[in-house]
This record gives sequence, structure tokens and C-alpha cells, in this order.
Amino acid sequence: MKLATWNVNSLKVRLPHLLDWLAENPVDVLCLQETKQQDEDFPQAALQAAGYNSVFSGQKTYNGVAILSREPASDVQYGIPGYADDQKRVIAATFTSDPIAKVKQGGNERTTQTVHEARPGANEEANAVSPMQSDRIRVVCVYVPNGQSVDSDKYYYKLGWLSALREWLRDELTRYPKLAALGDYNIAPEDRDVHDPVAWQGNVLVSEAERIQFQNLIKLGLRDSFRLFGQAEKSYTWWDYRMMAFRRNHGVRIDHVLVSEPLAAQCKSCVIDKAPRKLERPSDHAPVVVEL
DNA sequence: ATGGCTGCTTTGAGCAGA
Repeated sequence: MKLATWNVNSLKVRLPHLLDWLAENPVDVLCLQETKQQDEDFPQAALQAAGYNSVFSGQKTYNGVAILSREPASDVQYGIPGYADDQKRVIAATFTSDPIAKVKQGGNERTTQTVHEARPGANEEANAVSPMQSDRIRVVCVYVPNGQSVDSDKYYYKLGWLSALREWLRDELTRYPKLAALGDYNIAPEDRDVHDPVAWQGNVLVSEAERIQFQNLIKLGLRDSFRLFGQAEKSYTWWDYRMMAFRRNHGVRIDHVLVSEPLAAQCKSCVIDKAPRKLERPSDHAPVVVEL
């Protein structure tokens, strides 16, 4: 099973890249950030035609998150429960990783979720093919606030937001032993995740308080899946559009796939796909793909 | 070198991103 995350920086502009990428990389689940689209404009039909269900939480101009999946999503959560926030930065859903269940529902892959209506006997039928609860995977898609600059209002919003995320994930982990939190965290966890740590020192994305918040997420029992494996030095997921930053590999690693211990134990790889960043009019972020 | 790109917007110059 493959899970991925990609900050597309406008789904409207990037839809052709997204469809091409899905054709080349038919992952089971893809988390998107910065869709910058209201829900009524979400390109559900085009994604359906490509074989993907979608759930989404968007707004005009800024933010916006979505989860695309081969299998329909269930138990969809919009936003962090109990945390009032107008900014659309979180969506979560549950999937099954059981291959037998997948084969049995393979014929339904392309049906829309709205077609899945409750009917008598549906639960029993679902139970008959659904795996044990422990085989369900909870997928959390996050777009962490950027923070703009250290000590700004947006910086403190970011730190508070991360605390709310942590407390919610603490709860989620008690309900879902197999949990993956994928997205744009806007934090480079260590100096090796920054092309020029000296130049970036004290900047937003690398500040001590942000890194402590990242470690607080790790302390819940999550692993940075990228670091479960040997990786090339100077591996990044974001490069500034300016100054030919991508060509010079002046990047930072701020998009992450955090996995709970049971998922870490079965995790086979974590790869940053730089290919879409080389296209014309690319997103400034690269996708990150995890195989479980 | 505090700009430099890009996408968005009550379509314009200004905000936001990272």
C-alpha cells in the first residue's frame, strides 16, 4: 500500500500535473495541501475519471486540503475537533489496508462516495469483508501554518495550532493504532534538512520552538518515515521559485509522513519524488511517497 | 543583496507563501 502527500500550490493550476503524476504513480492514498479552491470548484469528476475518490475541505485563495483514494474514505473528520479555526488545514479519513478486502471491493473502485448509501444489511456485509479494526489505517492530512516570521502573530498561531494538533493526535492514536499523519508541516526538523543552516538560523521553519513542537509530535509515538531509511544527503521537499533554487538544490525538507509504531514496523520505503518539480509551472513542493 | 517567483484577487497592486 502506498500513501503520499503533495502541496500542489493551487489545484486549479496543477490539476494537469496531478493527473499525470497519478497515472505514473497510482498510489492508494494521496493527501493534498494548498488546493486554494472552494469545495464547489473541486475537480471531483476529473479525479473520479482517473480512478480516485476524493474528500476535501477548501476555501477561496488560501489553504485547502484533500484526500484522494482508490478506496472510498470513511469516518471523515474536517478540522481539528474542538479547535475553532476558519482556515482549512486538516482533513482525516480511515481506510483499510487489508488486501483481501480490497480485492472484494475492487469493482467499486470507481463509484462515487455519494452513491454509497446506507441500506439494510450493509453493515453486516461490510463487516464480512472488512478487516479487523487493527488493520484499519487512519490517514491525517495536515497543512501546518507557515508562521511568516519568528515572533509574528502568525508564528504564535502556528505554535498554538501545533499544540492543538498534538492533543488531537494523542486521542486519535488511542483509537487508531495504525495512523499516518502526512502533509506540509512547514518545519525542517534538523539542520541536515536545510540547504544552508547558517543562513536559515533563527528563521521561521527552523526555529527552536517549531522544532520542539515537531519533536512533541514524535514523542506521541510517531516516526518520521523518511528517516527510517538511509537517504541521500541534501534531500529536500521545497525549493523557492526564486534564485534558481531548485537547480542549485537550495531547499528545505518540510513535507513529512509521520507514522505510528505499528506502521513504522511495516514501512518499506519513503521517497521524495523530484520529477514534478522539474516541469513547466511546477508546484514549489515535491510529493513524498511511503510504501507500507 | 530584504530582492529575487508564483498564485491569488471585488483585475490591481498587494498579500501570502517558505
